Amino acid sequence: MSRFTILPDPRRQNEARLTPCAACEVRDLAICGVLNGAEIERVGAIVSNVRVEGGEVIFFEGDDAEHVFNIVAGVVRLFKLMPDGRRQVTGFLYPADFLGLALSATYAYSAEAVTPVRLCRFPRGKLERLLEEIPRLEKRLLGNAANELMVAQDQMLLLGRKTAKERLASFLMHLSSRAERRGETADPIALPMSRTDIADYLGLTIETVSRTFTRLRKDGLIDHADPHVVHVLDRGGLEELAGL
Amino acid sequence: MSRFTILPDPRRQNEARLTPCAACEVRDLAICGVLNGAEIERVGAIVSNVRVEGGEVIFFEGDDAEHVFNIVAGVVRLFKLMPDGRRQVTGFLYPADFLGLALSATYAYSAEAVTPVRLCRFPRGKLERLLEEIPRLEKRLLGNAANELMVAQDQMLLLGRKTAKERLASFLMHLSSRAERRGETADPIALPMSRTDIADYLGLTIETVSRTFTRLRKDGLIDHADPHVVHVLDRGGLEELAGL
DNA sequence: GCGGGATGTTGACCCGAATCAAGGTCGCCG
DNA sequence: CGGCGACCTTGATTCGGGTCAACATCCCGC
Repeated sequence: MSRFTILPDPRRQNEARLTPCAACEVRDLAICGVLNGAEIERVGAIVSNVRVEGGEVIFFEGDDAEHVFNIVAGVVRLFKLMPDGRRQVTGFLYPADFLGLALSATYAYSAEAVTPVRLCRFPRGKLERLLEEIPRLEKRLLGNAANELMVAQDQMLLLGRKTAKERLASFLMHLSSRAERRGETADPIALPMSRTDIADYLGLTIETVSRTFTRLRKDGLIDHADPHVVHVLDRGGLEELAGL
Repeated sequence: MSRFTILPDPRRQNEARLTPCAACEVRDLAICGVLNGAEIERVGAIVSNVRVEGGEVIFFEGDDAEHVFNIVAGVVRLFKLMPDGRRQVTGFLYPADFLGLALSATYAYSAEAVTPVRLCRFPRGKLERLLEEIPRLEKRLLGNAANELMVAQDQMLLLGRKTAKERLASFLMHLSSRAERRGETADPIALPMSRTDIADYLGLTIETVSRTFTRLRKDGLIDHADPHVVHVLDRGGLEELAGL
Protein backbone atom coordinates (compact mmCIF):
# COMPACT_ATOMS: atom_id res chain seq x y z
CA MET A 1 0.00 0.00 0.00
CA SER A 2 2.73 2.38 0.97
CA ARG A 3 4.33 4.13 -1.94
CA PHE A 4 7.76 4.26 -0.40
CA THR A 5 9.91 2.27 1.94
CA ILE A 6 11.07 3.83 5.12
CA LEU A 7 14.59 2.58 5.51
CA PRO A 8 13.95 -0.92 6.81
CA ASP A 9 17.45 -1.83 7.80
CA PRO A 10 17.76 -1.20 11.58
CA ARG A 11 21.43 -0.44 11.21
CA ARG A 12 20.56 2.37 8.84
CA GLN A 13 17.82 3.74 11.07
CA ASN A 14 20.32 3.81 13.80
CA GLU A 15 22.85 5.50 11.61
CA ALA A 16 20.20 8.06 10.74
CA ARG A 17 19.69 8.77 14.41
CA LEU A 18 23.37 9.06 15.09
CA THR A 19 24.19 11.29 12.13
CA PRO A 20 20.97 13.17 11.60
CA CYS A 21 20.26 16.49 9.96
CA ALA A 22 23.36 18.07 11.49
CA ALA A 23 25.49 16.08 9.09
CA CYS A 24 23.05 16.26 6.19
CA GLU A 25 24.88 16.44 2.88
CA VAL A 26 22.47 18.98 1.41
CA ARG A 27 21.82 20.95 4.57
CA ASP A 28 23.48 24.19 3.55
CA LEU A 29 21.72 24.38 0.21
CA ALA A 30 18.36 23.27 1.60
CA ILE A 31 15.96 25.24 3.75
CA CYS A 32 17.69 23.75 6.77
CA GLY A 33 20.69 25.90 5.97
CA VAL A 34 19.20 28.74 8.03
CA LEU A 35 18.97 26.66 11.20
CA ASN A 36 21.42 26.63 14.09
CA GLY A 37 22.52 23.59 16.03
CA ALA A 38 19.65 23.47 18.50
CA GLU A 39 17.10 24.11 15.79
CA ILE A 40 18.45 21.45 13.48
CA GLU A 41 18.03 18.92 16.28
CA ARG A 42 14.37 19.81 16.54
CA VAL A 43 14.00 19.25 12.85
CA GLY A 44 15.87 15.98 13.15
CA ALA A 45 13.30 14.86 15.69
CA ILE A 46 10.40 15.10 13.26
CA VAL A 47 11.84 13.88 9.94
CA SER A 48 11.93 10.42 8.44
CA ASN A 49 14.28 9.20 5.80
CA VAL A 50 12.54 7.79 2.76
CA ARG A 51 13.67 6.06 -0.42
CA VAL A 52 11.81 5.90 -3.70
CA GLU A 53 12.84 3.88 -6.73
CA GLY A 54 13.18 5.51 -10.14
CA GLY A 55 9.78 5.73 -11.82
CA GLU A 56 7.86 5.37 -8.56
CA VAL A 57 5.23 7.80 -7.33
CA ILE A 58 5.98 10.05 -4.36
CA PHE A 59 2.48 11.50 -4.22
CA PHE A 60 -0.42 12.16 -6.57
CA GLU A 61 -2.28 15.35 -7.26
CA GLY A 62 -5.30 15.27 -5.00
CA ASP A 63 -3.69 13.14 -2.26
CA ASP A 64 -3.95 14.49 1.26
CA ALA A 65 -0.93 16.74 1.71
CA GLU A 66 0.32 15.06 4.86
CA HIS A 67 4.02 15.57 4.28
CA VAL A 68 6.50 17.93 2.80
CA PHE A 69 9.91 16.79 1.61
CA ASN A 70 13.45 17.77 1.06
CA ILE A 71 15.31 15.96 -1.66
CA VAL A 72 18.57 14.52 -0.38
CA ALA A 73 19.62 12.62 -3.50
CA GLY A 74 18.17 11.89 -6.94
CA VAL A 75 15.89 13.72 -9.34
CA VAL A 76 12.13 14.20 -9.11
CA ARG A 77 9.57 15.30 -11.71
CA LEU A 78 6.44 17.27 -10.86
CA PHE A 79 3.51 17.14 -13.24
CA LYS A 80 -0.16 17.65 -13.82
CA LEU A 81 -2.36 15.32 -15.84
CA MET A 82 -5.47 15.99 -17.89
CA PRO A 83 -8.29 13.44 -17.88
CA ASP A 84 -7.33 12.23 -21.37
CA GLY A 85 -3.72 11.63 -20.37
CA ARG A 86 -2.05 14.78 -21.64
CA ARG A 87 0.73 15.59 -19.21
CA GLN A 88 2.56 18.78 -18.33
CA VAL A 89 5.76 18.43 -16.34
CA THR A 90 5.96 21.60 -14.25
CA GLY A 91 9.45 21.08 -12.92
CA PHE A 92 12.40 18.86 -12.16
CA LEU A 93 13.72 18.86 -8.61
CA TYR A 94 17.29 18.14 -7.54
CA PRO A 95 19.04 17.50 -4.22
CA ALA A 96 18.35 20.24 -1.65
CA ASP A 97 15.09 21.24 -3.36
CA PHE A 98 11.98 21.53 -1.25
CA LEU A 99 8.84 19.72 -2.26
CA GLY A 100 5.21 19.73 -1.31
CA LEU A 101 4.42 23.20 -0.07
CA ALA A 102 0.65 23.33 -0.32
CA LEU A 103 -1.82 25.82 1.00
CA SER A 104 -4.74 23.50 0.52
CA ALA A 105 -5.27 20.15 2.17
CA THR A 106 -4.29 18.23 -0.96
CA TYR A 107 -1.33 18.30 -3.33
CA ALA A 108 -1.89 20.40 -6.45
CA TYR A 109 0.39 18.23 -8.60
CA SER A 110 1.94 14.78 -8.71
CA ALA A 111 5.54 13.91 -7.94
CA GLU A 112 7.51 10.91 -9.20
CA ALA A 113 11.10 9.83 -8.88
CA VAL A 114 13.05 10.11 -12.13
CA THR A 115 16.09 8.37 -10.65
CA PRO A 116 16.29 6.53 -7.33
CA VAL A 117 15.61 9.20 -4.75
CA ARG A 118 16.31 9.78 -1.09
CA LEU A 119 13.91 12.13 0.66
CA CYS A 120 13.78 13.79 4.01
CA ARG A 121 10.11 13.74 5.00
CA PHE A 122 8.38 16.20 7.38
CA PRO A 123 4.88 15.65 8.73
CA ARG A 124 3.15 18.81 7.68
CA GLY A 125 1.52 19.60 11.00
CA LYS A 126 4.75 19.24 12.91
CA LEU A 127 6.61 21.39 10.44
CA GLU A 128 3.96 24.07 10.74
CA ARG A 129 4.35 24.10 14.49
CA LEU A 130 8.07 24.43 14.02
CA LEU A 131 7.52 27.35 11.66
CA GLU A 132 5.68 29.18 14.44
CA GLU A 133 8.75 28.97 16.58
CA ILE A 134 11.42 29.59 13.97
CA PRO A 135 10.39 32.61 11.91
CA ARG A 136 13.70 32.45 10.07
CA LEU A 137 12.61 29.14 8.62
CA GLU A 138 9.34 30.62 7.46
CA LYS A 139 11.22 33.48 5.85
CA ARG A 140 13.36 30.92 4.05
CA LEU A 141 10.27 29.18 2.74
CA LEU A 142 8.88 32.48 1.52
CA GLY A 143 12.13 33.19 -0.30
CA ASN A 144 11.93 29.72 -1.80
CA ALA A 145 8.40 30.27 -3.00
CA ALA A 146 9.28 33.64 -4.50
CA ASN A 147 12.10 31.99 -6.37
CA GLU A 148 9.89 29.20 -7.66
CA LEU A 149 7.43 31.81 -8.85
CA MET A 150 10.16 33.52 -10.85
CA VAL A 151 11.10 30.22 -12.45
CA ALA A 152 7.44 29.51 -13.19
CA GLN A 153 7.13 32.82 -14.99
CA ASP A 154 10.16 32.06 -17.11
CA GLN A 155 8.56 28.75 -17.96
CA MET A 156 5.31 30.46 -18.98
CA LEU A 157 7.29 32.66 -21.36
CA LEU A 158 8.94 29.54 -22.75
CA LEU A 159 5.68 27.63 -23.19
CA GLY A 160 3.71 30.56 -24.54
CA ARG A 161 6.18 32.23 -26.86
CA LYS A 162 9.32 30.27 -27.67
CA THR A 163 10.04 27.98 -30.62
CA ALA A 164 11.09 24.35 -30.17
CA LYS A 165 14.75 25.25 -30.68
CA GLU A 166 14.56 28.10 -28.18
CA ARG A 167 12.79 25.87 -25.67
CA LEU A 168 15.42 23.20 -25.81
CA ALA A 169 18.27 25.72 -25.63
CA SER A 170 16.60 27.36 -22.61
CA PHE A 171 16.19 23.98 -20.97
CA LEU A 172 19.83 23.04 -21.46
CA MET A 173 21.11 26.40 -20.19
CA HIS A 174 18.79 26.12 -17.22
CA LEU A 175 20.07 22.66 -16.30
CA SER A 176 23.64 23.73 -16.85
CA SER A 177 23.47 26.74 -14.56
CA ARG A 178 21.60 24.78 -11.90
CA ALA A 179 24.30 22.12 -11.97
CA GLU A 180 26.90 24.82 -11.58
CA ARG A 181 25.05 26.33 -8.62
CA ARG A 182 25.06 22.93 -6.95
CA GLY A 183 28.80 22.80 -7.44
CA GLU A 184 28.72 20.32 -10.30
CA THR A 185 30.17 20.63 -13.76
CA ALA A 186 28.38 23.07 -16.07
CA ASP A 187 29.61 21.60 -19.28
CA PRO A 188 28.77 18.03 -19.87
CA ILE A 189 25.11 18.43 -18.97
CA ALA A 190 23.52 15.33 -17.44
CA LEU A 191 19.97 14.59 -18.57
CA PRO A 192 18.66 11.97 -16.15
CA MET A 193 15.13 12.30 -17.51
CA SER A 194 13.72 10.63 -20.64
CA ARG A 195 12.80 12.35 -23.91
CA THR A 196 9.17 11.95 -22.90
CA ASP A 197 9.82 13.88 -19.70
CA ILE A 198 11.62 16.63 -21.58
CA ALA A 199 8.83 16.83 -24.15
CA ASP A 200 6.17 17.10 -21.46
CA TYR A 201 8.22 19.77 -19.72
CA LEU A 202 8.73 21.84 -22.86
CA GLY A 203 5.22 21.44 -24.26
CA LEU A 204 6.44 19.44 -27.26
CA THR A 205 6.34 15.81 -28.47
CA ILE A 206 9.20 13.35 -28.10
CA GLU A 207 9.73 13.39 -31.86
CA THR A 208 10.16 17.16 -31.91
CA VAL A 209 12.53 17.00 -28.95
CA SER A 210 14.60 14.38 -30.70
CA ARG A 211 14.68 16.28 -33.98
CA THR A 212 15.55 19.49 -32.18
CA PHE A 213 18.50 17.85 -30.43
CA THR A 214 19.66 16.78 -33.87
CA ARG A 215 19.24 20.30 -35.23
CA LEU A 216 21.22 21.82 -32.38
CA ARG A 217 23.92 19.26 -33.06
CA LYS A 218 23.98 20.00 -36.79
CA ASP A 219 24.16 23.71 -35.97
CA GLY A 220 27.30 23.00 -33.97
CA LEU A 221 25.83 24.21 -30.68
CA ILE A 222 25.96 20.91 -28.82
CA ASP A 223 27.24 17.39 -29.16
CA HIS A 224 25.84 14.19 -27.69
CA ALA A 225 26.89 10.62 -28.27
CA ASP A 226 24.85 9.40 -25.31
CA PRO A 227 21.32 10.86 -25.42
CA HIS A 228 21.60 11.56 -21.70
CA VAL A 229 24.83 13.54 -21.78
CA VAL A 230 25.09 16.78 -23.71
CA HIS A 231 28.34 18.61 -24.40
CA VAL A 232 28.05 22.32 -24.88
CA LEU A 233 30.04 23.42 -27.93
CA ASP A 234 28.81 27.00 -28.26
CA ARG A 235 27.53 28.33 -24.99
CA GLY A 236 27.11 31.87 -26.35
CA GLY A 237 24.99 30.59 -29.20
CA LEU A 238 22.80 28.57 -26.87
CA GLU A 239 22.33 31.50 -24.51
CA GLU A 240 21.45 33.70 -27.45
CA LEU A 241 18.86 31.17 -28.58
CA ALA A 242 17.52 30.80 -25.06
CA GLY A 243 17.01 34.56 -24.97
CA LEU A 244 19.41 35.63 -22.21
CA MET B 1 10.05 61.17 -14.64
CA SER B 2 7.84 59.51 -12.08
CA ARG B 3 5.61 56.83 -13.49
CA PHE B 4 2.72 57.51 -11.18
CA THR B 5 1.10 60.39 -9.38
CA ILE B 6 0.89 60.31 -5.64
CA LEU B 7 -2.49 61.81 -4.88
CA PRO B 8 -1.71 65.50 -5.28
CA ASP B 9 -4.92 66.95 -3.93
CA PRO B 10 -4.30 67.89 -0.27
CA ARG B 11 -7.92 67.27 0.58
CA ARG B 12 -7.51 63.71 -0.59
CA GLN B 13 -4.26 63.19 1.24
CA ASN B 14 -6.01 64.39 4.32
CA GLU B 15 -8.91 62.10 3.67
CA ALA B 16 -6.43 59.27 3.31
CA ARG B 17 -5.02 60.07 6.72
CA LEU B 18 -8.40 60.27 8.34
CA THR B 19 -9.75 57.05 6.82
CA PRO B 20 -6.65 54.97 6.34
CA CYS B 21 -6.15 51.25 6.02
CA ALA B 22 -8.66 50.56 8.78
CA ALA B 23 -11.45 51.53 6.41
CA CYS B 24 -9.79 50.07 3.30
CA GLU B 25 -12.38 48.67 0.93
CA VAL B 26 -10.28 45.62 0.05
CA ARG B 27 -8.76 45.05 3.47
CA ASP B 28 -10.45 41.78 4.30
CA LEU B 29 -9.57 40.16 0.99
CA ALA B 30 -6.04 41.56 0.93
CA ILE B 31 -3.06 40.48 2.99
CA CYS B 32 -4.05 43.18 5.50
CA GLY B 33 -7.04 41.05 6.42
CA VAL B 34 -4.94 39.21 9.00
CA LEU B 35 -4.00 42.37 10.88
CA ASN B 36 -5.66 43.69 14.02
CA GLY B 37 -6.38 47.33 14.80
CA ALA B 38 -2.99 48.26 16.19
CA GLU B 39 -1.17 46.46 13.41
CA ILE B 40 -3.20 48.02 10.65
CA GLU B 41 -2.24 51.43 11.98
CA ARG B 42 1.41 50.55 11.63
CA VAL B 43 0.81 49.53 8.06
CA GLY B 44 -1.09 52.73 7.48
CA ALA B 45 1.96 54.65 8.61
CA ILE B 46 4.16 53.29 5.83
CA VAL B 47 1.88 53.15 2.79
CA SER B 48 1.23 55.71 0.10
CA ASN B 49 -1.79 55.89 -2.11
CA VAL B 50 -0.93 55.85 -5.79
CA ARG B 51 -2.93 56.21 -9.00
CA VAL B 52 -1.96 54.92 -12.41
CA GLU B 53 -3.82 55.59 -15.65
CA GLY B 54 -4.90 52.73 -17.89
CA GLY B 55 -2.04 51.66 -20.13
CA GLU B 56 0.62 53.21 -17.89
CA VAL B 57 3.59 51.33 -16.50
CA ILE B 58 3.73 50.52 -12.79
CA PHE B 59 7.22 49.07 -12.96
CA PHE B 60 9.46 47.37 -15.48
CA GLU B 61 11.24 44.05 -15.27
CA GLY B 62 14.74 44.89 -14.08
CA ASP B 63 13.75 48.03 -12.12
CA ASP B 64 14.97 48.20 -8.54
CA ALA B 65 12.29 46.51 -6.48
CA GLU B 66 11.79 49.38 -4.07
CA HIS B 67 8.10 48.88 -3.44
CA VAL B 68 5.45 46.28 -3.18
CA PHE B 69 1.80 47.02 -3.82
CA ASN B 70 -1.70 46.09 -3.02
CA ILE B 71 -4.29 46.75 -5.67
CA VAL B 72 -7.20 48.77 -4.33
CA ALA B 73 -9.09 49.28 -7.58
CA GLY B 74 -8.59 48.49 -11.24
CA VAL B 75 -6.90 45.70 -13.19
CA VAL B 76 -3.17 45.15 -13.74
CA ARG B 77 -1.30 42.95 -16.20
CA LEU B 78 2.04 41.32 -15.45
CA PHE B 79 4.27 40.32 -18.35
CA LYS B 80 7.69 39.41 -19.56
CA LEU B 81 9.19 40.60 -22.83
CA MET B 82 11.70 38.98 -25.16
CA PRO B 83 14.29 41.17 -26.90
CA ASP B 84 12.41 40.90 -30.21
CA GLY B 85 9.15 42.05 -28.65
CA ARG B 86 7.40 38.76 -28.06
CA ARG B 87 5.38 39.15 -24.90
CA GLN B 88 4.00 36.70 -22.37
CA VAL B 89 1.38 38.01 -19.97
CA THR B 90 1.88 35.97 -16.80
CA GLY B 91 -1.18 37.17 -14.96
CA PHE B 92 -3.96 39.67 -14.46
CA LEU B 93 -4.35 41.19 -11.01
CA TYR B 94 -7.57 42.48 -9.46
CA PRO B 95 -8.46 44.51 -6.37
CA ALA B 96 -7.00 43.02 -3.16
CA ASP B 97 -4.24 41.22 -5.09
CA PHE B 98 -0.68 41.65 -3.89
CA LEU B 99 2.01 42.71 -6.31
CA GLY B 100 5.76 42.89 -6.37
CA LEU B 101 7.01 40.17 -4.08
CA ALA B 102 10.60 39.75 -5.20
CA LEU B 103 13.44 37.88 -3.67
CA SER B 104 16.03 39.65 -5.76
CA ALA B 105 16.77 43.35 -5.79
CA THR B 106 14.94 43.88 -9.06
CA TYR B 107 11.50 43.01 -10.38
CA ALA B 108 11.37 39.80 -12.40
CA TYR B 109 8.50 41.03 -14.61
CA SER B 110 6.80 44.22 -15.70
CA ALA B 111 3.46 45.52 -14.47
CA GLU B 112 1.09 47.86 -16.29
CA ALA B 113 -2.36 49.17 -15.55
CA VAL B 114 -5.05 47.71 -17.81
CA THR B 115 -7.70 50.07 -16.46
CA PRO B 116 -7.15 53.11 -14.23
CA VAL B 117 -5.72 51.69 -11.05
CA ARG B 118 -5.44 52.68 -7.42
CA LEU B 119 -2.57 51.11 -5.54
CA CYS B 120 -1.51 50.94 -1.96
CA ARG B 121 2.28 51.18 -2.04
CA PHE B 122 4.69 49.80 0.62
CA PRO B 123 8.38 50.65 0.70
CA ARG B 124 9.96 47.24 0.63
CA GLY B 125 12.42 47.77 3.45
CA LYS B 126 9.75 49.06 5.80
CA LEU B 127 7.45 46.19 4.98
CA GLU B 128 10.23 43.73 5.66
CA ARG B 129 10.81 45.23 9.07
CA LEU B 130 7.11 44.95 9.72
CA LEU B 131 7.20 41.31 8.69
CA GLU B 132 9.78 40.65 11.40
CA GLU B 133 7.33 41.88 13.98
CA ILE B 134 4.12 40.40 12.61
CA PRO B 135 4.77 36.76 11.76
CA ARG B 136 1.09 36.34 10.93
CA LEU B 137 1.59 38.72 8.03
CA GLU B 138 4.53 36.71 6.78
CA LYS B 139 2.48 33.56 7.00
CA ARG B 140 -0.18 35.27 4.93
CA LEU B 141 2.39 36.17 2.29
CA LEU B 142 3.60 32.59 2.20
CA GLY B 143 0.05 31.38 1.69
CA ASN B 144 -0.33 33.92 -1.06
CA ALA B 145 2.82 32.75 -2.78
CA ALA B 146 1.76 29.11 -2.51
CA ASN B 147 -1.51 30.01 -4.12
CA GLU B 148 0.15 31.91 -6.93
CA LEU B 149 2.36 28.91 -7.55
CA MET B 150 -0.68 26.69 -7.93
CA VAL B 151 -2.17 29.10 -10.43
CA ALA B 152 1.14 29.26 -12.28
CA GLN B 153 1.18 25.47 -12.62
CA ASP B 154 -2.34 25.48 -14.01
CA GLN B 155 -1.18 28.08 -16.51
CA MET B 156 1.79 25.92 -17.53
CA LEU B 157 -0.60 23.06 -18.24
CA LEU B 158 -2.71 25.43 -20.30
CA LEU B 159 0.22 26.82 -22.28
CA GLY B 160 1.94 23.50 -22.78
CA ARG B 161 -0.93 21.16 -23.52
CA LYS B 162 -4.28 22.79 -24.22
CA THR B 163 -5.84 23.72 -27.58
CA ALA B 164 -6.94 27.27 -28.38
CA LYS B 165 -10.55 26.45 -27.54
CA GLU B 166 -9.59 24.86 -24.24
CA ARG B 167 -7.37 27.82 -23.39
CA LEU B 168 -10.10 30.35 -23.93
CA ALA B 169 -12.65 28.28 -22.05
CA SER B 170 -10.20 27.92 -19.14
CA PHE B 171 -9.57 31.64 -19.17
CA LEU B 172 -13.26 32.51 -19.07
CA MET B 173 -14.00 30.02 -16.28
CA HIS B 174 -11.02 31.36 -14.35
CA LEU B 175 -12.21 34.96 -14.64
CA SER B 176 -15.75 33.96 -13.79
CA SER B 177 -14.86 32.12 -10.61
CA ARG B 178 -12.50 34.89 -9.51
CA ALA B 179 -15.25 37.44 -9.99
CA GLU B 180 -17.53 35.27 -7.90
CA ARG B 181 -14.94 34.99 -5.15
CA ARG B 182 -14.70 38.78 -5.06
CA GLY B 183 -18.46 38.89 -4.61
CA GLU B 184 -19.19 40.01 -8.15
CA THR B 185 -21.44 38.42 -10.71
CA ALA B 186 -20.16 35.15 -12.19
CA ASP B 187 -22.23 35.25 -15.32
CA PRO B 188 -21.76 38.22 -17.49
CA ILE B 189 -17.97 38.03 -17.44
CA ALA B 190 -16.22 41.38 -17.74
CA LEU B 191 -13.10 41.39 -19.93
CA PRO B 192 -11.37 44.69 -19.20
CA MET B 193 -8.28 43.65 -21.15
CA SER B 194 -7.78 43.82 -24.93
CA ARG B 195 -7.62 40.88 -27.32
CA THR B 196 -3.88 41.44 -27.50
CA ASP B 197 -3.61 41.01 -23.73
CA ILE B 198 -5.71 37.85 -23.83
CA ALA B 199 -3.64 36.47 -26.71
CA ASP B 200 -0.37 37.15 -24.90
CA TYR B 201 -1.77 35.54 -21.76
CA LEU B 202 -2.95 32.40 -23.57
CA GLY B 203 0.07 32.01 -25.84
CA LEU B 204 -1.97 32.70 -28.98
CA THR B 205 -2.37 35.52 -31.54
CA ILE B 206 -5.18 38.07 -31.51
CA GLU B 207 -6.61 36.52 -34.67
CA THR B 208 -6.84 33.10 -33.07
CA VAL B 209 -8.40 34.57 -29.93
CA SER B 210 -10.98 36.36 -32.03
CA ARG B 211 -11.75 33.30 -34.13
CA THR B 212 -11.98 31.15 -31.01
CA PHE B 213 -14.48 33.52 -29.40
CA THR B 214 -16.53 33.16 -32.58
CA ARG B 215 -16.29 29.37 -32.45
CA LEU B 216 -17.41 29.27 -28.82
CA ARG B 217 -20.32 31.48 -29.78
CA LYS B 218 -21.27 29.29 -32.76
CA ASP B 219 -21.05 26.25 -30.48
CA GLY B 220 -23.63 27.90 -28.23
CA LEU B 221 -21.31 28.03 -25.22
CA ILE B 222 -21.15 31.81 -24.88
CA ASP B 223 -22.65 34.97 -26.29
CA HIS B 224 -21.07 38.40 -26.64
CA ALA B 225 -22.40 41.48 -28.36
CA ASP B 226 -19.76 43.69 -26.75
CA PRO B 227 -16.30 42.10 -27.13
CA HIS B 228 -15.61 42.99 -23.50
CA VAL B 229 -18.65 41.34 -21.96
CA VAL B 230 -19.23 37.60 -22.29
CA HIS B 231 -22.43 35.84 -21.34
CA VAL B 232 -22.11 32.24 -20.33
CA LEU B 233 -24.74 30.11 -22.05
CA ASP B 234 -23.45 26.64 -21.19
CA ARG B 235 -21.31 26.67 -18.09
CA GLY B 236 -21.07 22.88 -17.97
CA GLY B 237 -19.80 22.76 -21.53
CA LEU B 238 -17.20 25.42 -20.84
CA GLU B 239 -16.00 23.68 -17.69
CA GLU B 240 -15.77 20.43 -19.58
CA LEU B 241 -13.68 22.14 -22.27
CA ALA B 242 -11.53 23.83 -19.67
CA GLY B 243 -10.78 20.41 -18.20
CA LEU B 244 -12.37 20.69 -14.74
C1' DG C 1 -21.21 65.26 -38.18
C1' DC C 2 -16.97 63.77 -40.07
C1' DG C 3 -12.20 61.86 -40.47
C1' DG C 4 -8.77 58.99 -38.55
C1' DG C 5 -6.61 55.88 -35.42
C1' DA C 6 -7.16 51.98 -32.35
C1' DT C 7 -9.36 47.70 -31.78
C1' DG C 8 -11.75 43.60 -33.28
C1' DT C 9 -13.32 40.22 -36.89
C1' DT C 10 -12.91 37.41 -40.91
C1' DG C 11 -10.70 35.16 -44.92
C1' DA C 12 -6.77 32.98 -47.67
C1' DC C 13 -2.67 30.91 -47.29
C1' DC C 14 1.47 29.06 -44.97
C1' DC C 15 4.46 26.87 -41.70
C1' DG C 16 6.21 24.67 -37.45
C1' DA C 17 5.22 21.13 -34.79
C1' DA C 18 2.05 17.01 -34.29
C1' DT C 19 0.89 12.62 -35.98
C1' DC C 20 1.67 8.32 -38.09
C1' DA C 21 4.98 4.97 -39.30
C1' DA C 22 9.39 2.59 -39.63
C1' DG C 23 13.81 1.41 -37.96
C1' DG C 24 17.77 1.56 -34.81
C1' DT C 25 20.12 0.81 -30.32
C1' DC C 26 20.65 -0.88 -25.89
C1' DG C 27 20.00 -3.64 -21.87
C1' DC C 28 17.86 -7.33 -19.66
C1' DC C 29 16.11 -11.90 -19.02
C1' DG C 30 15.41 -16.46 -20.41
C1' DC D 1 23.60 -15.58 -26.96
C1' DG D 2 19.26 -14.47 -28.83
C1' DG D 3 14.92 -12.20 -28.49
C1' DC D 4 12.01 -8.84 -26.56
C1' DG D 5 10.76 -4.42 -24.84
C1' DA D 6 11.94 0.34 -23.69
C1' DC D 7 13.74 4.27 -25.56
C1' DC D 8 15.43 7.14 -29.22
C1' DT D 9 15.83 8.78 -34.02
C1' DT D 10 14.29 9.74 -38.60
C1' DG D 11 11.03 10.24 -42.49
C1' DA D 12 6.36 11.34 -44.69
C1' DT D 13 2.28 13.57 -44.11
C1' DT D 14 -1.24 16.33 -41.68
C1' DC D 15 -3.15 20.06 -39.21
C1' DG D 16 -3.83 23.80 -35.73
C1' DG D 17 -2.69 28.04 -35.28
C1' DG D 18 0.33 31.82 -37.31
C1' DT D 19 0.87 35.29 -40.90
C1' DC D 20 -0.73 38.50 -44.13
C1' DA D 21 -4.42 41.19 -45.72
C1' DA D 22 -8.93 43.35 -45.93
C1' DC D 23 -12.60 45.23 -43.70
C1' DA D 24 -15.81 46.55 -39.78
C1' DT D 25 -16.70 49.08 -35.62
C1' DC D 26 -16.12 52.30 -32.22
C1' DC D 27 -14.62 56.32 -30.18
C1' DC D 28 -12.60 60.65 -29.92
C1' DG D 29 -11.28 65.15 -31.29
C1' DC D 30 -12.18 68.83 -34.32
